[in-house]
Amino acid sequence: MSDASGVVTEEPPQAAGKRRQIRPRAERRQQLIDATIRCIAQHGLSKVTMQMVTSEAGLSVGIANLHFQSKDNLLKETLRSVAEEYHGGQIEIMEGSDMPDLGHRLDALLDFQLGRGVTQRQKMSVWFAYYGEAGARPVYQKIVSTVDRLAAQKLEALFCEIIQEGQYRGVEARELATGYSALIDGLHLGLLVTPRELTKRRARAVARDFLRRAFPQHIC
Amino acid sequence: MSDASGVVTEEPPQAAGKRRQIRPRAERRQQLIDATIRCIAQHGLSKVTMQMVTSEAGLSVGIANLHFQSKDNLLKETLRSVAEEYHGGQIEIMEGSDMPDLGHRLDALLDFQLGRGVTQRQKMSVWFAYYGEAGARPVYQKIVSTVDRLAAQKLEALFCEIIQEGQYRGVEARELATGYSALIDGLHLGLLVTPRELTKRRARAVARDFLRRAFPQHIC
DNA sequence: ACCCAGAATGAATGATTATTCATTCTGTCG
DNA sequence: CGACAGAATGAATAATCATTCATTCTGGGT
Repeated sequence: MSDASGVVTEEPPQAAGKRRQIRPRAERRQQLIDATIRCIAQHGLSKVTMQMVTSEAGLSVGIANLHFQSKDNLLKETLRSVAEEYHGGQIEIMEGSDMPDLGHRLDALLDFQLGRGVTQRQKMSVWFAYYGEAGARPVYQKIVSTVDRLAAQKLEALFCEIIQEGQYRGVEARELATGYSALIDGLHLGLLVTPRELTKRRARAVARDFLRRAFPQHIC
Repeated sequence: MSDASGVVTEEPPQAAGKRRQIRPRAERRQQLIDATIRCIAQHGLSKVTMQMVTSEAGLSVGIANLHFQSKDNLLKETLRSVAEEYHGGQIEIMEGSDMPDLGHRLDALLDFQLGRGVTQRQKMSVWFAYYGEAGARPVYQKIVSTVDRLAAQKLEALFCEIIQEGQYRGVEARELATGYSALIDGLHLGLLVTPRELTKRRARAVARDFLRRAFPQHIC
């Protein structure tokens, strides 16, 4: 069968152009990490296989071990990537020398933390997949707590500034920062697990409420 | 070694005494669920095997399939058990007709949510292991959201009562309940992943702070 | 035009695992 | 006491997966 048409181009039906391409190491690594993120979001961390990841990336099975040595390492690097992206984004906003108004900076932070679209949801999935394993895997704990600590410090510093500026009494920056971080994490969880009950809009309102109660002059 | 004393009673300390015992179905199921919880907490959901669970329970491999049909089902039932225990406990306190003082009821709730010892930590581990997979597994979402919804309603009702009693202005029970639940979840995460940075004592202080800001007359 | 370092491939391998089921054992009831 | 229902066992099975590595192919350098 087939070959009915005399001429055969070189594009076999399926995954189309199969021409082998050679790309720099860094690019392949990122490509594999991205595929891993999509796989975890779609199938769950415990169901991810190397086959799955490499075919999602449109590459051959062997390549993951070529660039990451082992599955464990690929997963570890994927977590590191997600963690650094998330916390890096936050930190940039919090430092934000381009945004002198502290209230606006808070707003921007909140938007970053609870905004975005589908991509964000994927990242969230990954984030919590690792949290789930973190209790049993010190490596994950270490990666997360390293970036976490830095973000927490920046947040505390930002809250300190705000407290000074607003002359707020009876609030402690450190405690408030812990609470706010926990609140955001909890809202992410809610968005992930019970999207029916908690919309992104409502999550934002809840977080804003928290900030308003603490810093009434800075949040409208 | 051993057998130094001539007589052998029938309860060798460890898993030694291999006498086969027949027990009712319900008991075996609970025994396996308990073992599963311990395994997940210790090794992580993605590393749990049937061998591991059954040997942790001190039983033979085949028995898990005998009572739960499949590994998937065992995991599902384990989640259901943890979810029901956690939410059941909360609900009992919130309804607590034995505790007329609403402030005290809040305190009791907080103690339940952030109290307890090692056992609690194990349950937390399990809880979040499932959250991590929930994004990819509708079955888990369903189990969690079912119990979650009920607890959320009770919490909202409790907050409503408190708002009435305290004549609080500018607070909405529903939004506050969402925020409080998220906060507690987030604190649990912090306790699990960054135990160095967040102690149970501080977590309690943070949660209490949240409540105090909302209901100043009810929380000292 | 040709070469070759090393990137990419994927069939083969060996290890791990869920599940089955023939067999063994237990406690109960007649 | 004997026999039996069905609970429990664990060796065997079949399936899945991570990892290896001999081979193929690419693209830049000469």
